[in-house]
Amino acid sequence: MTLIDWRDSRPIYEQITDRLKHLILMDVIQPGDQLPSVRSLAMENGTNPNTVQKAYTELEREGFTYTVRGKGVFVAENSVLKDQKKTELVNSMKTLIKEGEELGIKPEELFQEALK
Amino acid sequence: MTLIDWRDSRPIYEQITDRLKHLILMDVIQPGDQLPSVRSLAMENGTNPNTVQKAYTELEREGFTYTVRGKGVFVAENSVLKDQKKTELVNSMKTLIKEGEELGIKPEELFQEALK
DNA sequence: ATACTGTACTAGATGTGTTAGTACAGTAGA
DNA sequence: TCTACTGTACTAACACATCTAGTACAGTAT
Repeated sequence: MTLIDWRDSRPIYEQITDRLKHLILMDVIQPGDQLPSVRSLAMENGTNPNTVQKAYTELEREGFTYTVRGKGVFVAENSVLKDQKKTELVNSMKTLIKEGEELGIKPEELFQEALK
Repeated sequence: MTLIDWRDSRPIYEQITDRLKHLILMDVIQPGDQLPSVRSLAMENGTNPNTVQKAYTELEREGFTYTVRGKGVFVAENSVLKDQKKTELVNSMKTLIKEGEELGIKPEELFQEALK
């Protein structure tokens, strides 16, 4: 499971978090599935276990996963998460629309352009 | 001209750049207008001239301003910049739409939600 | 007992952002 | 010409976040 793009300037732990979130929201990794151990994922990606740990901690904090000590990290039920994600997308789009309007671009025009 | 929000975790030079870009694109500061000197703007915002300088350099690099040595920094013609900005907005929206589709949300649905 | 899991902590290297200080070149006005 | 502004170009130092490295401990499964 390759999760790091070394040309990407963002922090490694952030990249790992984002990629895993994405995989979870798209059901590539499903509820109940176990994530790779911090050590194996670190080894596989040529990084440090602590960095992976930081990503896992963040995932749990946001409700994407839950931990069972001594066993591993597992994917949580994610229907609620999908609603959260949808809300985020809507808010992002609201911001875009607002910025466009400030430049005199109609929302509908922006949307149609984006569909091309 | 207050340009810094100290509660914002982003770099100061980036905040200054963004705010000025915004003011220029919205014609609050118009083509030909002179920007405050790096020293006065730094003084006014309680930061260092070098930090303002970094912001100004970035603005010029992106075509928002031009410099006359010994006189100051001036706002460039910005019709082209507005087209650039529009393209950016469209691309951002394309990304949003794609993300939504991956979660099974139709573009039209996302757009309508954002208009509310 | 052994080999896995996660967790916690310290220490150090590195890069970015920022401040501070100094210096120089061009412009404008008294 | 003198003075006070402009931008520009450096260096040095500090704070902070990120990341690496190493060690240690607790729980689980075989």
